[in-house]
Amino acid sequence: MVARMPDSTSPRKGRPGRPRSAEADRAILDATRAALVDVGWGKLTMGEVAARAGVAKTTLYRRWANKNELVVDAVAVLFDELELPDRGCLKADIEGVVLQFGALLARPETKTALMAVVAESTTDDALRERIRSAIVDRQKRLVVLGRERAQQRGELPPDSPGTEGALAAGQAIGLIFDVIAGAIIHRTLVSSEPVDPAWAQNFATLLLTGLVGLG
Amino acid sequence: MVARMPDSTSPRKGRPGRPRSAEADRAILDATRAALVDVGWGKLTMGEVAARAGVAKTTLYRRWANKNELVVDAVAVLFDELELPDRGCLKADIEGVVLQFGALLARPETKTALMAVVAESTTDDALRERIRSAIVDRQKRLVVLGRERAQQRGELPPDSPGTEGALAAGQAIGLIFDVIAGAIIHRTLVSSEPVDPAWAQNFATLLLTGLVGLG
DNA sequence: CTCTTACGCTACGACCCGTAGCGTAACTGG
DNA sequence: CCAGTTACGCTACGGGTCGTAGCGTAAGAG
Repeated sequence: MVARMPDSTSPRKGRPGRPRSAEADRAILDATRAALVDVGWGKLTMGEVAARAGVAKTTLYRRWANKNELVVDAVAVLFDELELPDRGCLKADIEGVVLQFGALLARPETKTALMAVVAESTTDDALRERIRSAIVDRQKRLVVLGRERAQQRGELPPDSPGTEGALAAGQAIGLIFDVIAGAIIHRTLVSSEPVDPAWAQNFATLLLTGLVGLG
Repeated sequence: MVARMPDSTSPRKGRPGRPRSAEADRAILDATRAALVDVGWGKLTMGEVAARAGVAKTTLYRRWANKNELVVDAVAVLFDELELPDRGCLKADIEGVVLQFGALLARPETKTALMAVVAESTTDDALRERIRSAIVDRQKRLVVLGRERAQQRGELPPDSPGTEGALAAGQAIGLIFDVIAGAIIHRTLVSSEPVDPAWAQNFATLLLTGLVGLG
């Protein structure tokens, strides 16, 4: 395998020759998302993306080695829309981010692409790293921020490195992230039911008070 | 589209003609799982499955319309291994089933196939129904059983249809199932970290006592 | 024994993949 | 202004997979 462009985001400034077309980049990623909505992952072809983007097929292969990496980049930017506005208390913060994430996953291009590349990543280490750095790790910031806010409000105990039975902060963040993201993904994609305000409220209650609090 | 065999499980008894070979059925499903381990979902081809199973490619298409449905059936049986032995208390029951589900998802044929068919199901209603009936709904029994046991032990309040703010039993079961299955799937496939006893214990603690209990 | 269905095999057109080669376009440094 | 370098669009290609059709044969039902 010849060394290929690792990613399309590096500007490669100061280099001689004709520069990459930023418009082509954008057109390709837009076309990828649009095609995902129409035909889904399985029938998505590089040729069709190129045609939609008004670009030669070879131009795609100069930037991405295969369909997987292209789709990861096409979808990753959508996740940066997520925010965590301060709604006053931990429960409201949780409900807010759950609804945002739910709305993002409700979009057809997101749901069909995310699970597909995750599936491919189980037999492709490079792809798994790309997903982790481009999507997952970037969104853990929401958990970190929400946790810090709750600790400042006194809703959660502060980090206690020496306490018996306490969890290291990093482990706790990873656990919480898996629970929140996993539950939303599972409800949306597997159970195929909506993440609406009522569900978000029930989920936040469960997360805060545990199973007993569900009533 | 000509009417095709809806599934391969119906024995179609009392029908004239040569019956379907049960050995072929088994050989195909085994070959599918084996091939998934070796080449993953993306490079899995009907031709290779047929060759591994010692069967003509046309025989596959007489039973399954496409790769998706074949893989759903090949993987579905694995989920029936899950059990819920009575370990005395709710926390231990949760940890037990979490570890079982984690071990199941750690198997390469499971992880690579489950997410792939879920991804395809976002643009294929029939496939989504097949997944729901063959996999998801069958496993909700574990949540129902564990909940009933905990209620009999007095660890959880009984179903209270009229109580203010209480959740209907069906909604609670769906919520709990999404949280448990989603968290395990997310940790295994997205975070790609193991579901080991320590994690299972932390997760069970979170589920029982809520975020505050994490310390 | 006949009817019906399943099986293995071969062949096929259609489609997509990923790459090579070409002429042209765009930008850099002397 | 002029090489040098890189990107682009286009065409063409071998290789692989898809899903189907057609055939002769195998195996139960009545």
